Amino acid sequence: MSFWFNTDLPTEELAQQLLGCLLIKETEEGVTSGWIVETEAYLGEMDQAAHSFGLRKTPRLEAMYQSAGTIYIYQMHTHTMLNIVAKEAGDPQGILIRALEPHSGVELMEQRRNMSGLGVTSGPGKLTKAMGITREDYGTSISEPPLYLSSDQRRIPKNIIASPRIGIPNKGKWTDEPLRFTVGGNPYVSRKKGTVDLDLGWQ
DNA sequence: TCATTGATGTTCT
DNA sequence: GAACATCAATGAC
Repeated sequence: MSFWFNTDLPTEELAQQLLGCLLIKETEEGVTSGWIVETEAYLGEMDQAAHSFGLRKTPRLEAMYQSAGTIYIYQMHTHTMLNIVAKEAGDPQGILIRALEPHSGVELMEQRRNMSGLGVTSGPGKLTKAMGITREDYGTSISEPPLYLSSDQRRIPKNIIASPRIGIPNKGKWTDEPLRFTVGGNPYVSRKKGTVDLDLGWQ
């Protein structure tokens, strides 16, 4: 099976390659999918902002120590976050999926979010609710249903914008490190600033 | 067992 | 732009 990730690449490069991949979630209610337009890299052992900083290992972090492509789910403030493990087993680096451009199942996503428009998937907690992603998906593989990536329908970003990560103050240089990657000009990016391109930033 | 703390989102000003 | 809702994981005891 051909797949997107290559554990020889640095996590921050994998995070950029994820932009434009189609994420698909199958549920009993229906299938939803969307293109990834925003990611953040978490560099594990050396990254003070990562849960796995210093190779800390707790039951919650179990999936981070699995092999690349394992799904790590984290919940806070009643919100669920979706991460994908980026390196081989024992090297707890991961990529946070922060925003999607909806593709199919849009009505179902709007129904789950009880709203329509750009706000449906423009944030890490929002997209998981829109797609019905829960801790049930914890530890499963990103290459197998019900939650998986498609490389068939992938889009290529025209520009990739790097910027500091969101919501991690007081972490020294890691607060300012440009490990957040977005599709330039795409309106579904969270905390968007700047203009929106007519082609939404895709090639 | 209990207190603290967020990789956030919504709402109000 | 700032407050707060709201809860599970974590770590101290």
